[in-house]
Amino acid sequence: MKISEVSQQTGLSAHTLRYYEKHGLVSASNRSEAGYRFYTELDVRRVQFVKTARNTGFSLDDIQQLLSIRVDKQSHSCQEVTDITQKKLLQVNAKLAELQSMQQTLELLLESCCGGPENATHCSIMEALDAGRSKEDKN
Amino acid sequence: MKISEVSQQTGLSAHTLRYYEKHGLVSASNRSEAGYRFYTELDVRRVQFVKTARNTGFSLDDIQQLLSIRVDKQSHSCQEVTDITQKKLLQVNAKLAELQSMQQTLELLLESCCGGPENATHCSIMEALDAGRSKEDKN
DNA sequence: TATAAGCTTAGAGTTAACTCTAAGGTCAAT
DNA sequence: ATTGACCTTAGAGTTAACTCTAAGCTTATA
Ligand SMILES: [Zn+2]
Ligand SMILES: [Zn+2]
Ligand SMILES: [Zn+2]
Ligand SMILES: [Zn+2]
Repeated sequence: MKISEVSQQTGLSAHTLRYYEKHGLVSASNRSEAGYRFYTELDVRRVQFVKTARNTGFSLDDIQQLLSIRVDKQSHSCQEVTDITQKKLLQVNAKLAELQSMQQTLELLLESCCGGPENATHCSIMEALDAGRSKEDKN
Repeated sequence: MKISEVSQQTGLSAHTLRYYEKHGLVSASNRSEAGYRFYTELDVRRVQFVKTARNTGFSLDDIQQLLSIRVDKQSHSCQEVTDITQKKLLQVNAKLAELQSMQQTLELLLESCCGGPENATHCSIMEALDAGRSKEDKN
């Protein structure tokens, strides 16, 4: 398979596939005489793995680790896999808490403001932002 | 007030305060003969406004707009303010949905894996990522 | 054979919001 | 007068994950 076909099958751009190769994630097993990349079925499955992991929220660094487990499962434990996954979940939870706090603040702001066409001299959103009534800092 | 004092009062670094000035958000009203920035109380309140808005999730671009409303509330409507806020809320909600989906996937993955010290040949997390059982793409 | 589509590479650009560095001027205290 | 802390600027570096460009081959089609 040429790179454009892999691109079509996976939904990743050829640019991205080359980027992944440059960064050691997935490379084409073979090259044509002219230097064109040729991907095997296994290569494509590896690409799919990366894509799935990406959609699940893993960083490319995480995925590097997952891939090195994948190619030699015998030498790695379930615990290593859960460690990576757990760590990611904690990050996601942290970000989630932050966003939920923002969501709540924004909703409160919107409730407090009339949203009308008159001028903003009395606007309670502006007042709230001026009064510093936000969530805690994260310093 | 000198920049270091403003930094202490607001918790923003002097670097950040200069950065904000360079980007047109907040500048010191006065300078000493030697060129040192001197902030008035009003300047500091403007800094606080920026910080509060930042904590609420607004981008510096959003804050530019909010500030230009703030300096001339007469010429702006509550609707303009809610438009900015609403738009931000939508972004936050979108990001939230994405993260919640990741969270759920990660939790399911963790439930499915024993997490033990034996080798990963049977690992259901690896299997799931290989099978492409993730959430929808966002293309 | 000529045109177009597709491939290659190295390397630069993008985004947001900082964060830091270098080289030098200023100020208060010893 | 000499530390040392603080200030100035312009500009480079950071992060992550792409995204794009330029210049030049290759391949398929008409
Ligand atoms: Zn109103
Ligand atoms: Zn209002
Ligand atoms: Zn197991
Ligand atoms: Zn497992």
